[in-house]
Amino acid sequence: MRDDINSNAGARRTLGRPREFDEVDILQRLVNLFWDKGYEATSLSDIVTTTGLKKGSLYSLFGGKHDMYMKSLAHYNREYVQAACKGLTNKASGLPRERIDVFLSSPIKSLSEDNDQRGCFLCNSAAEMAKYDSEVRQSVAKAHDDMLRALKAVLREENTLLEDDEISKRARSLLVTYTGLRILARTGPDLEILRDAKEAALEF
Amino acid sequence: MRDDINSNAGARRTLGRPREFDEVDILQRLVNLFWDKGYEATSLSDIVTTTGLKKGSLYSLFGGKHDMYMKSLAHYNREYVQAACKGLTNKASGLPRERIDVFLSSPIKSLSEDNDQRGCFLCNSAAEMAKYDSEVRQSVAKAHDDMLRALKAVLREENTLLEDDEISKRARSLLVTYTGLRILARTGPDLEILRDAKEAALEF
DNA sequence: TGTTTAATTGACTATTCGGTCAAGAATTAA
DNA sequence: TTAATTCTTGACCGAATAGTCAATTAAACA
Repeated sequence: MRDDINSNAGARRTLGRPREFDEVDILQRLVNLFWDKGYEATSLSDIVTTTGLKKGSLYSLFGGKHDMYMKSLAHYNREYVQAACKGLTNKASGLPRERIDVFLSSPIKSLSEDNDQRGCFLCNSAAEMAKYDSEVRQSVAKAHDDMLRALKAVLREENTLLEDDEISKRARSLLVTYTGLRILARTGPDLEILRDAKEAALEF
Repeated sequence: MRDDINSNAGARRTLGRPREFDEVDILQRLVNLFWDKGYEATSLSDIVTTTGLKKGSLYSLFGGKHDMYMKSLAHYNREYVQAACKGLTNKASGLPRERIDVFLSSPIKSLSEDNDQRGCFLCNSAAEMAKYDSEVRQSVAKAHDDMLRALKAVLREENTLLEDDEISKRARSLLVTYTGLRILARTGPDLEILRDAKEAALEF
Protein backbone atom coordinates (compact mmCIF):
# COMPACT_ATOMS: atom_id res chain seq x y z
CA MET A 1 0.00 0.00 0.00
CA ARG A 2 1.23 3.43 -0.85
CA ASP A 3 1.21 6.27 1.62
CA ASP A 4 1.42 9.23 -0.72
CA ILE A 5 -2.23 9.61 -1.51
CA ASN A 6 -2.14 13.25 -0.64
CA SER A 7 1.14 13.99 -2.25
CA ASN A 8 1.58 16.93 -4.54
CA ALA A 9 0.52 16.12 -8.08
CA GLY A 10 2.80 18.59 -9.83
CA ALA A 11 5.94 17.69 -11.74
CA ARG A 12 6.96 14.05 -11.87
CA ARG A 13 8.98 13.15 -8.84
CA THR A 14 8.69 9.38 -8.86
CA LEU A 15 10.10 6.61 -10.90
CA GLY A 16 8.03 4.27 -12.95
CA ARG A 17 4.81 4.48 -14.82
CA PRO A 18 2.71 7.46 -13.76
CA ARG A 19 -0.79 7.09 -12.44
CA GLU A 20 -3.62 7.68 -14.83
CA PHE A 21 -6.00 8.96 -12.17
CA ASP A 22 -6.23 11.57 -9.46
CA GLU A 23 -6.05 9.98 -6.02
CA VAL A 24 -8.25 12.60 -4.41
CA ASP A 25 -10.87 12.11 -7.08
CA ILE A 26 -10.85 8.37 -6.43
CA LEU A 27 -11.13 8.97 -2.69
CA GLN A 28 -14.07 11.28 -3.25
CA ARG A 29 -15.80 8.61 -5.32
CA LEU A 30 -15.23 6.11 -2.55
CA VAL A 31 -16.66 8.53 0.00
CA ASN A 32 -19.75 8.98 -2.12
CA LEU A 33 -20.22 5.24 -2.49
CA PHE A 34 -19.81 4.30 1.18
CA TRP A 35 -21.78 7.35 2.25
CA ASP A 36 -24.66 6.29 0.06
CA LYS A 37 -24.78 2.54 0.59
CA GLY A 38 -22.72 1.83 3.67
CA TYR A 39 -19.90 -0.68 4.05
CA GLU A 40 -21.53 -4.06 3.68
CA ALA A 41 -23.84 -3.17 0.82
CA THR A 42 -20.96 -1.78 -1.22
CA SER A 43 -19.19 -4.50 -3.17
CA LEU A 44 -15.77 -4.46 -4.73
CA SER A 45 -17.41 -4.59 -8.12
CA ASP A 46 -19.40 -1.45 -7.20
CA ILE A 47 -16.09 0.18 -6.36
CA VAL A 48 -14.43 -0.98 -9.56
CA THR A 49 -17.35 0.38 -11.57
CA THR A 50 -17.58 3.81 -10.00
CA THR A 51 -13.85 4.47 -9.69
CA GLY A 52 -12.93 3.06 -13.09
CA LEU A 53 -9.90 1.42 -11.49
CA LYS A 54 -9.22 -2.30 -11.55
CA LYS A 55 -8.92 -4.36 -8.42
CA GLY A 56 -5.15 -4.53 -8.63
CA SER A 57 -4.82 -0.76 -8.67
CA LEU A 58 -7.30 -0.38 -5.85
CA TYR A 59 -5.59 -2.93 -3.66
CA SER A 60 -2.12 -1.55 -4.24
CA LEU A 61 -3.49 1.91 -3.45
CA PHE A 62 -5.52 1.14 -0.37
CA GLY A 63 -4.79 -2.38 0.81
CA GLY A 64 -8.29 -3.77 1.03
CA LYS A 65 -11.96 -2.92 1.27
CA HIS A 66 -11.76 -2.06 4.94
CA ASP A 67 -8.83 0.27 4.34
CA MET A 68 -10.80 1.91 1.55
CA TYR A 69 -13.60 2.50 4.02
CA MET A 70 -11.36 3.87 6.76
CA LYS A 71 -9.62 6.23 4.36
CA SER A 72 -12.98 7.36 3.03
CA LEU A 73 -14.19 8.06 6.53
CA ALA A 74 -11.01 9.95 7.33
CA HIS A 75 -11.43 11.97 4.15
CA TYR A 76 -15.03 12.75 5.05
CA ASN A 77 -14.01 13.88 8.51
CA ARG A 78 -11.23 16.01 7.06
CA GLU A 79 -13.39 17.65 4.43
CA TYR A 80 -16.98 17.67 5.59
CA VAL A 81 -16.83 17.51 9.37
CA GLN A 82 -14.07 20.07 9.57
CA ALA A 83 -16.04 22.35 7.24
CA ALA A 84 -19.04 22.07 9.53
CA CYS A 85 -16.87 22.86 12.55
CA LYS A 86 -15.40 25.88 10.83
CA GLY A 87 -18.86 27.01 9.83
CA LEU A 88 -19.74 26.93 13.51
CA THR A 89 -16.71 28.77 14.82
CA ASN A 90 -16.05 31.23 12.01
CA LYS A 91 -17.25 34.59 13.30
CA ALA A 92 -17.48 35.98 9.79
CA SER A 93 -20.30 33.54 9.03
CA GLY A 94 -22.85 35.34 11.14
CA LEU A 95 -24.08 35.55 14.68
CA PRO A 96 -23.47 32.53 16.89
CA ARG A 97 -27.12 31.63 16.94
CA GLU A 98 -27.27 31.92 13.16
CA ARG A 99 -24.31 29.61 12.76
CA ILE A 100 -25.92 27.00 14.96
CA ASP A 101 -29.04 27.37 12.88
CA VAL A 102 -27.07 26.77 9.70
CA PHE A 103 -25.46 23.72 11.30
CA LEU A 104 -28.79 22.16 12.25
CA SER A 105 -30.35 23.21 8.97
CA SER A 106 -27.75 21.47 6.83
CA PRO A 107 -29.47 18.07 7.08
CA ILE A 108 -32.72 19.68 5.96
CA LYS A 109 -31.08 21.72 3.24
CA SER A 110 -29.38 18.68 1.72
CA LEU A 111 -32.69 16.89 1.59
CA SER A 112 -34.85 19.72 0.31
CA GLU A 113 -32.49 21.51 -2.06
CA ASP A 114 -30.28 18.72 -3.37
CA ASN A 115 -32.70 15.86 -2.83
CA ASP A 116 -29.77 14.25 -1.05
CA GLN A 117 -31.05 11.47 1.15
CA ARG A 118 -27.66 10.12 2.18
CA GLY A 119 -27.63 11.75 5.59
CA CYS A 120 -24.16 12.04 7.09
CA PHE A 121 -21.39 9.53 6.41
CA LEU A 122 -20.19 9.89 9.99
CA CYS A 123 -23.65 9.18 11.41
CA ASN A 124 -24.17 6.26 9.04
CA SER A 125 -20.82 4.88 10.03
CA ALA A 126 -21.72 5.21 13.70
CA ALA A 127 -24.93 3.30 13.08
CA GLU A 128 -23.56 0.53 10.89
CA MET A 129 -19.98 0.00 11.94
CA ALA A 130 -19.06 1.47 15.31
CA LYS A 131 -20.41 -1.37 17.41
CA TYR A 132 -18.09 -4.05 16.06
CA ASP A 133 -15.28 -2.09 14.47
CA SER A 134 -12.95 -0.41 16.93
CA GLU A 135 -11.14 1.56 14.22
CA VAL A 136 -14.40 3.08 13.10
CA ARG A 137 -15.39 3.66 16.71
CA GLN A 138 -12.19 5.60 17.28
CA SER A 139 -12.60 7.65 14.14
CA VAL A 140 -16.20 8.46 15.03
CA ALA A 141 -15.26 9.42 18.58
CA LYS A 142 -12.60 11.78 17.32
CA ALA A 143 -15.01 13.47 14.91
CA HIS A 144 -17.60 13.80 17.66
CA ASP A 145 -14.98 15.39 19.88
CA ASP A 146 -14.20 17.94 17.20
CA MET A 147 -17.86 18.71 16.69
CA LEU A 148 -18.48 19.09 20.41
CA ARG A 149 -15.51 21.41 20.70
CA ALA A 150 -16.81 23.61 17.90
CA LEU A 151 -20.31 23.60 19.36
CA LYS A 152 -19.01 24.58 22.80
CA ALA A 153 -16.99 27.39 21.28
CA VAL A 154 -19.93 28.93 19.50
CA LEU A 155 -22.21 28.46 22.49
CA ARG A 156 -19.66 30.15 24.71
CA GLU A 157 -19.38 32.95 22.22
CA GLU A 158 -23.12 33.41 22.33
CA ASN A 159 -23.34 33.45 26.10
CA THR A 160 -20.28 34.24 28.16
CA LEU A 161 -22.14 33.99 31.44
CA LEU A 162 -23.15 30.35 31.34
CA GLU A 163 -21.44 27.69 33.42
CA ASP A 164 -19.17 25.30 31.57
CA ASP A 165 -21.47 22.43 32.47
CA GLU A 166 -24.38 24.16 30.84
CA ILE A 167 -22.36 24.94 27.72
CA SER A 168 -21.28 21.32 27.52
CA LYS A 169 -24.80 20.07 28.02
CA ARG A 170 -26.16 22.22 25.21
CA ALA A 171 -23.38 21.17 22.87
CA ARG A 172 -24.09 17.51 23.54
CA SER A 173 -27.76 18.06 22.99
CA LEU A 174 -27.08 19.68 19.64
CA LEU A 175 -24.88 16.79 18.57
CA VAL A 176 -27.63 14.31 19.39
CA THR A 177 -30.21 16.36 17.53
CA TYR A 178 -27.91 16.66 14.52
CA THR A 179 -27.43 12.90 14.47
CA GLY A 180 -31.15 12.25 14.73
CA LEU A 181 -31.87 14.66 11.88
CA ARG A 182 -29.28 13.04 9.63
CA ILE A 183 -30.51 9.52 10.31
CA LEU A 184 -34.15 10.44 9.77
CA ALA A 185 -33.13 12.10 6.51
CA ARG A 186 -32.43 8.61 5.14
CA THR A 187 -36.06 7.62 5.59
CA GLY A 188 -37.31 10.35 3.25
CA PRO A 189 -39.45 11.88 5.98
CA ASP A 190 -41.93 14.72 5.92
CA LEU A 191 -39.59 17.72 5.86
CA GLU A 192 -41.74 19.45 8.46
CA ILE A 193 -40.70 16.86 11.00
CA LEU A 194 -37.07 17.86 10.60
CA ARG A 195 -37.83 21.57 10.46
CA ASP A 196 -39.88 21.42 13.65
CA ALA A 197 -37.21 19.43 15.44
CA LYS A 198 -34.57 21.92 14.38
CA GLU A 199 -36.68 24.85 15.57
CA ALA A 200 -37.30 23.20 18.92
CA ALA A 201 -33.61 22.46 19.35
CA LEU A 202 -32.80 26.13 18.86
CA GLU A 203 -35.11 27.23 21.67
CA PHE A 204 -32.64 27.49 24.51
CA MET B 1 -34.76 -32.98 19.94
CA ARG B 2 -35.77 -29.69 21.42
CA ASP B 3 -38.43 -29.10 23.97
CA ASP B 4 -41.69 -28.95 22.11
CA ILE B 5 -43.78 -26.00 23.09
CA ASN B 6 -46.59 -27.02 20.77
CA SER B 7 -47.09 -30.50 22.05
CA ASN B 8 -49.36 -30.06 25.05
CA ALA B 9 -52.86 -28.63 25.50
CA GLY B 10 -55.10 -31.15 23.80
CA ALA B 11 -55.60 -32.23 20.23
CA ARG B 12 -53.55 -31.07 17.31
CA ARG B 13 -55.13 -28.49 15.06
CA THR B 14 -53.14 -29.11 11.90
CA LEU B 15 -52.38 -32.06 9.72
CA GLY B 16 -48.91 -33.33 9.06
CA ARG B 17 -45.76 -33.41 11.07
CA PRO B 18 -45.83 -30.88 13.89
CA ARG B 19 -43.23 -28.16 14.18
CA GLU B 20 -40.46 -28.77 16.62
CA PHE B 21 -39.98 -25.11 17.38
CA ASP B 22 -41.93 -22.12 18.58
CA GLU B 23 -42.39 -19.63 15.77
CA VAL B 24 -42.39 -16.64 18.10
CA ASP B 25 -39.16 -17.83 19.67
CA ILE B 26 -37.56 -18.07 16.24
CA LEU B 27 -38.82 -14.62 15.35
CA GLN B 28 -37.35 -13.22 18.54
CA ARG B 29 -33.99 -14.74 17.73
CA LEU B 30 -34.14 -13.18 14.28
CA VAL B 31 -34.99 -9.82 15.79
CA ASN B 32 -32.00 -10.05 18.09
CA LEU B 33 -29.70 -10.95 15.22
CA PHE B 34 -30.78 -8.22 12.80
CA TRP B 35 -31.01 -5.71 15.63
CA ASP B 36 -27.43 -6.42 16.58
CA LYS B 37 -25.72 -6.71 13.22
CA GLY B 38 -28.09 -5.23 10.67
CA TYR B 39 -29.29 -6.80 7.45
CA GLU B 40 -26.21 -7.05 5.27
CA ALA B 41 -23.82 -8.19 7.96
CA THR B 42 -26.14 -11.01 9.02
CA SER B 43 -25.61 -14.12 6.91
CA LEU B 44 -27.89 -17.08 6.42
CA SER B 45 -25.39 -19.21 8.25
CA ASP B 46 -25.60 -16.81 11.21
CA ILE B 47 -29.34 -17.30 11.09
CA VAL B 48 -29.08 -21.09 10.86
CA THR B 49 -26.73 -21.11 13.83
CA THR B 50 -28.73 -18.91 16.19
CA THR B 51 -32.17 -20.28 15.32
CA GLY B 52 -31.14 -23.93 15.23
CA LEU B 53 -33.31 -24.37 12.13
CA LYS B 54 -32.01 -25.56 8.78
CA LYS B 55 -32.29 -23.49 5.65
CA GLY B 56 -35.19 -25.49 4.28
CA SER B 57 -37.28 -24.85 7.35
CA LEU B 58 -36.38 -21.18 7.40
CA TYR B 59 -37.22 -20.68 3.74
CA SER B 60 -40.52 -22.53 3.93
CA LEU B 61 -41.37 -20.52 7.01
CA PHE B 62 -40.35 -17.04 5.85
CA GLY B 63 -39.63 -17.13 2.14
CA GLY B 64 -36.18 -15.56 2.07
CA LYS B 65 -33.70 -13.45 3.95
CA HIS B 66 -35.49 -10.22 3.14
CA ASP B 67 -38.79 -11.63 4.37
CA MET B 68 -37.05 -12.71 7.54
CA TYR B 69 -35.90 -9.15 8.01
CA MET B 70 -39.29 -7.60 7.30
CA LYS B 71 -41.03 -9.97 9.68
CA SER B 72 -38.42 -9.25 12.33
CA LEU B 73 -38.94 -5.54 11.92
CA ALA B 74 -42.70 -5.98 12.14
CA HIS B 75 -42.25 -8.05 15.28
CA TYR B 76 -40.01 -5.41 16.80
CA ASN B 77 -42.53 -2.70 16.03
CA ARG B 78 -45.32 -4.81 17.47
CA GLU B 79 -43.49 -5.67 20.66
CA TYR B 80 -40.97 -2.96 21.43
CA VAL B 81 -42.29 0.16 19.72
CA GLN B 82 -45.82 -0.47 20.91
CA ALA B 83 -44.53 -1.02 24.45
CA ALA B 84 -42.72 2.30 24.30
CA CYS B 85 -45.88 4.00 23.04
CA LYS B 86 -47.93 2.46 25.81
CA GLY B 87 -45.35 3.52 28.34
CA LEU B 88 -45.84 7.05 27.09
CA THR B 89 -49.61 7.09 27.11
CA ASN B 90 -50.39 4.91 30.11
CA LYS B 91 -51.46 7.27 32.87
CA ALA B 92 -50.76 4.68 35.54
CA SER B 93 -47.04 4.88 34.71
CA GLY B 94 -46.55 8.29 36.28
CA LEU B 95 -46.86 11.94 35.45
CA PRO B 96 -46.63 12.89 31.76
CA ARG B 97 -43.24 14.48 32.22
CA GLU B 98 -42.00 11.40 34.04
CA ARG B 99 -43.16 9.14 31.21
CA ILE B 100 -41.35 11.25 28.65
CA ASP B 101 -38.30 11.06 30.86
CA VAL B 102 -38.54 7.28 30.95
CA PHE B 103 -38.91 7.23 27.17
CA LEU B 104 -35.79 9.31 26.58
CA SER B 105 -33.93 7.48 29.32
CA SER B 106 -34.47 4.05 27.82
CA PRO B 107 -31.52 4.38 25.40
CA ILE B 108 -29.30 5.32 28.32
CA LYS B 109 -30.69 2.64 30.59
CA SER B 110 -30.09 -0.10 28.04
CA LEU B 111 -26.51 0.99 27.69
CA SER B 112 -25.69 1.54 31.35
CA GLU B 113 -27.66 -1.23 33.03
CA ASP B 114 -27.68 -3.99 30.45
CA ASN B 115 -24.52 -3.00 28.60
CA ASP B 116 -26.73 -3.21 25.52
CA GLN B 117 -25.09 -1.30 22.70
CA ARG B 118 -27.55 -2.34 19.99
CA GLY B 119 -29.50 0.88 20.01
CA CYS B 120 -32.96 0.56 18.48
CA PHE B 121 -33.76 -1.87 15.68
CA LEU B 122 -36.11 0.66 14.13
CA CYS B 123 -33.46 3.38 14.12
CA ASN B 124 -30.83 1.00 12.77
CA SER B 125 -33.20 -0.06 10.07
CA ALA B 126 -33.87 3.57 9.17
CA ALA B 127 -30.14 4.18 8.88
CA GLU B 128 -29.19 1.05 6.95
CA MET B 129 -32.19 0.11 4.86
CA ALA B 130 -34.76 2.86 4.45
CA LYS B 131 -33.04 4.70 1.64
CA TYR B 132 -33.17 1.86 -0.89
CA ASP B 133 -35.85 -0.43 0.48
CA SER B 134 -39.37 0.90 0.13
CA GLU B 135 -40.86 -1.85 2.28
CA VAL B 136 -38.57 -0.91 5.12
CA ARG B 137 -39.26 2.76 4.51
CA GLN B 138 -42.98 2.13 4.86
CA SER B 139 -42.57 0.09 8.01
CA VAL B 140 -40.35 2.74 9.55
CA ALA B 141 -42.77 5.52 8.61
CA LYS B 142 -45.63 3.66 10.24
CA ALA B 143 -43.68 3.13 13.46
CA HIS B 144 -42.66 6.79 13.52
CA ASP B 145 -46.30 7.75 13.09
CA ASP B 146 -47.24 5.63 16.08
CA MET B 147 -44.47 7.13 18.17
CA LEU B 148 -45.42 10.68 17.21
CA ARG B 149 -49.04 9.99 18.07
CA ALA B 150 -48.09 8.69 21.50
CA LEU B 151 -45.73 11.61 22.09
CA LYS B 152 -48.42 14.11 21.11
CA ALA B 153 -50.89 12.43 23.44
CA VAL B 154 -48.65 12.65 26.46
CA LEU B 155 -47.59 16.20 25.63
CA ARG B 156 -51.22 17.23 25.31
CA GLU B 157 -51.96 15.55 28.61
CA GLU B 158 -49.19 17.54 30.22
CA ASN B 159 -50.28 20.87 28.84
CA THR B 160 -53.83 21.31 27.66
CA LEU B 161 -53.31 24.95 26.76
CA LEU B 162 -50.71 24.57 24.01
CA GLU B 163 -51.53 24.97 20.35
CA ASP B 164 -51.60 21.81 18.27
CA ASP B 165 -48.66 23.05 16.25
CA GLU B 166 -46.57 23.45 19.35
CA ILE B 167 -47.53 19.99 20.58
CA SER B 168 -46.60 18.53 17.22
CA LYS B 169 -43.32 20.37 17.13
CA ARG B 170 -42.30 19.10 20.53
CA ALA B 171 -43.28 15.55 19.64
CA ARG B 172 -41.17 15.68 16.49
CA SER B 173 -38.27 17.09 18.41
CA LEU B 174 -38.47 14.26 20.92
CA LEU B 175 -38.50 11.67 18.14
CA VAL B 176 -35.37 13.17 16.63
CA THR B 177 -33.64 13.26 20.00
CA TYR B 178 -34.62 9.66 20.68
CA THR B 179 -33.19 8.58 17.34
CA GLY B 180 -29.96 10.45 17.95
CA LEU B 181 -29.57 8.89 21.37
CA ARG B 182 -30.14 5.40 20.03
CA ILE B 183 -27.67 5.81 17.17
CA LEU B 184 -24.99 7.30 19.40
CA ALA B 185 -25.51 4.39 21.79
CA ARG B 186 -23.96 2.15 19.13
CA THR B 187 -20.70 4.06 19.35
CA GLY B 188 -20.19 3.24 23.02
CA PRO B 189 -20.12 6.91 23.95
CA ASP B 190 -19.47 8.65 27.22
CA LEU B 191 -22.77 8.13 29.02
CA GLU B 192 -22.73 11.72 30.17
CA ILE B 193 -23.19 12.85 26.58
CA LEU B 194 -26.45 10.97 26.36
CA ARG B 195 -27.58 12.01 29.85
CA ASP B 196 -26.94 15.67 29.13
CA ALA B 197 -28.74 15.50 25.80
CA LYS B 198 -31.70 13.84 27.47
CA GLU B 199 -31.82 16.49 30.20
CA ALA B 200 -31.64 19.29 27.67
CA ALA B 201 -34.43 17.74 25.62
CA LEU B 202 -36.67 17.69 28.68
CA GLU B 203 -36.28 21.42 29.28
CA PHE B 204 -39.37 22.72 27.55
C1' DT C 1 -54.29 -50.03 8.30
C1' DG C 2 -53.52 -46.78 4.44
C1' DT C 3 -53.36 -42.14 2.73
C1' DT C 4 -52.58 -37.38 3.22
C1' DT C 5 -50.43 -33.44 4.78
C1' DA C 6 -46.64 -31.00 6.68
C1' DA C 7 -41.85 -30.50 8.79
C1' DT C 8 -36.96 -31.81 8.67
C1' DT C 9 -32.76 -32.60 6.61
C1' DG C 10 -28.54 -32.45 4.02
C1' DA C 11 -26.84 -32.41 -0.35
C1' DC C 12 -26.66 -29.42 -4.16
C1' DT C 13 -26.30 -25.09 -7.17
C1' DA C 14 -25.00 -20.86 -9.29
C1' DT C 15 -23.29 -16.62 -8.20
C1' DT C 16 -20.82 -13.29 -5.93
C1' DC C 17 -17.61 -12.13 -2.53
C1' DG C 18 -12.96 -10.06 -1.23
C1' DG C 19 -8.49 -10.80 -2.57
C1' DT C 20 -3.99 -12.29 -5.29
C1' DC C 21 -0.70 -12.38 -8.84
C1' DA C 22 2.10 -12.43 -12.92
C1' DA C 23 2.83 -10.33 -17.18
C1' DG C 24 2.85 -6.20 -19.79
C1' DA C 25 3.06 -1.11 -20.29
C1' DA C 26 4.93 3.41 -19.25
C1' DT C 27 8.01 6.19 -17.22
C1' DT C 28 12.86 7.81 -15.12
C1' DA C 29 17.77 7.14 -14.34
C1' DA C 30 22.16 5.31 -15.88
C1' DT D 1 20.02 1.58 -24.94
C1' DT D 2 19.30 -0.83 -20.79
C1' DA D 3 17.92 -1.28 -16.08
C1' DA D 4 15.00 -0.04 -12.41
C1' DT D 5 10.69 1.27 -10.84
C1' DT D 6 5.79 1.84 -10.80
C1' DC D 7 1.20 1.33 -12.65
C1' DT D 8 -2.34 -1.43 -15.24
C1' DT D 9 -4.72 -5.33 -16.50
C1' DG D 10 -7.18 -9.58 -16.63
C1' DA D 11 -7.10 -14.12 -15.32
C1' DC D 12 -7.50 -16.67 -11.36
C1' DC D 13 -8.57 -18.32 -6.37
C1' DG D 14 -10.98 -20.31 -2.40
C1' DA D 15 -14.58 -19.16 0.43
C1' DA D 16 -18.93 -17.54 1.39
C1' DT D 17 -23.29 -16.12 -0.30
C1' DA D 18 -28.47 -16.74 -0.81
C1' DG D 19 -31.37 -20.04 -2.33
C1' DT D 20 -33.41 -24.96 -4.03
C1' DC D 21 -35.01 -29.56 -3.75
C1' DA D 22 -36.00 -34.35 -3.19
C1' DA D 23 -35.95 -37.86 0.26
C1' DT D 24 -37.25 -38.81 4.84
C1' DT D 25 -39.93 -38.43 9.03
C1' DA D 26 -43.99 -37.62 11.82
C1' DA D 27 -48.24 -36.51 12.72
C1' DA D 28 -53.79 -36.52 11.58
C1' DC D 29 -57.47 -38.62 9.18
C1' DA D 30 -60.54 -42.11 7.09
